[in-house]
Amino acid sequence: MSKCEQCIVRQLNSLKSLNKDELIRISSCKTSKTIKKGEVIFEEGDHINGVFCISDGICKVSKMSSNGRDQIIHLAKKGAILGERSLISDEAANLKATAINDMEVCFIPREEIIKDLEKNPGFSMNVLKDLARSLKNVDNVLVDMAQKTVKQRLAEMLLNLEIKFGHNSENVLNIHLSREDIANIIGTATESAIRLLSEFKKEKIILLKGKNISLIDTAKLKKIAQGF
Amino acid sequence: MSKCEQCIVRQLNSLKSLNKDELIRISSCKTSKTIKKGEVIFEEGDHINGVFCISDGICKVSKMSSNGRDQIIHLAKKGAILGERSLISDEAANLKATAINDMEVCFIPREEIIKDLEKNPGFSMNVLKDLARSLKNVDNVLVDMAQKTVKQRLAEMLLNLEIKFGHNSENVLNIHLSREDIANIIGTATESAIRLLSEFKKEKIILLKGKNISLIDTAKLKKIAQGF
DNA sequence: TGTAAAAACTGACAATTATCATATTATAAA
DNA sequence: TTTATAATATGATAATTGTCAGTTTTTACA
Repeated sequence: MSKCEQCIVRQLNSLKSLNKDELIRISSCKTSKTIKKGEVIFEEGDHINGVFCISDGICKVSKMSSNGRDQIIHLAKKGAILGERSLISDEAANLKATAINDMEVCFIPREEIIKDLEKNPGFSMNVLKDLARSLKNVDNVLVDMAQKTVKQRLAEMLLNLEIKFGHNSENVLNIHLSREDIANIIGTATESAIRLLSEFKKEKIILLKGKNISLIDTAKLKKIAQGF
Repeated sequence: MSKCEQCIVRQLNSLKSLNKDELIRISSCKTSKTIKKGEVIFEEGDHINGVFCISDGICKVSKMSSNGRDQIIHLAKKGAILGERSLISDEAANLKATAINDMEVCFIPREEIIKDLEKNPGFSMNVLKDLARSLKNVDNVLVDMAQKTVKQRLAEMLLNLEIKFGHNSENVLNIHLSREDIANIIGTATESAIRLLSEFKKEKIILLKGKNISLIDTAKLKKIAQGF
């Protein structure tokens, strides 16, 4: 099993502020696992008792609404840490995490993280910053969800996917989402999402080939996202 | 000016974990001010350089959407701290805070809070818990906003107002919101909010007298909120 | 107290979005 | 490959919500 001290992934998150001794201690008690596409990492209500550090792959973090539909709150990629909030509140998970493609994650038990939070102010400051960043982000998503039309939100989401995941040499976004996932990100019915994607395609704003999406006219997308 | 050491409000928030010396230091550099109903405490983009501790009154915390409508993210009452997120991220405010009735707030400069965050692990743990609580809350609001109808959201909001602000001896909610504010909380047009409130009134679920709202049939409201 | 301005309300209609039904295409398993 | 299954797509329609226009009521203040 690879060692935390040598893992470059931790440079991407709050673990980067841990010193060598702390990393060695964490390394000795962490567990790595492979998660297949579609598998659930944790569910709402689970007592996860630790955090997951994503070393590879992408997962969706979602919550079931009382009317039975799943809302995707965000997408987590390599370097992201899952379960931080539950760990701090010492509560069961409020969200569900599901792999969108094959993943590699490390699990670090709760006590180890708590130790470092208490002893290493730099680390707890970084965790604070992580939460602050998440909070700002959800606030912004909330405003869009409340005030923008489905079409605006779809345009916005496509632009965000481009920023977060980029595209390959053929301009295809480096993330493959089902139409249902797309609908669950922007908070609409699957049919509506499909219809709007087709509309964007017809207007040559994007290119669609199965789950491959290419943004052609990002300027137009930006305009749509802002309501023009 | 009253002293932090003797202030009972701090028992309601993360400042409760500060010791006497820390409180005396903060007390000596804090400033208190009265804010009139309708006045803005800070705006999006302001460099607030500190946090506000609400000792009395209620304010709305909102963000302007790119289509020009204000979305209220949450309501803050006595004991709440404003500006924590911006302080931690060391960024300009992402949100705007506006008094919805006359308020008393104390302002504590950034450096003082930072000092305590670095030195007092109990305090930084409490701030972490504050942010974690906020994060969980917005996540839940986001799901409702994305998946529920306006009617469901209105019912939900009324129940939340009851929980957070309670009611007086005549069963009138202890918070007075304009119809526009109500609309901006649930993310709809003012007219739609008014129409649904009238509908609830006609069905004897609530009582309306100007800005006075009384919940009559909370069981029914709960059913509506869950989509029945 | 009177009056102007703002807030609350109502109606009519248009636009958006959801739902249901069904067809087509892609994917995975035998 | 063949076939079953799931995912995607499209049409028709209903329900929800927004917009605009105008009225009534309330509030603030001279």
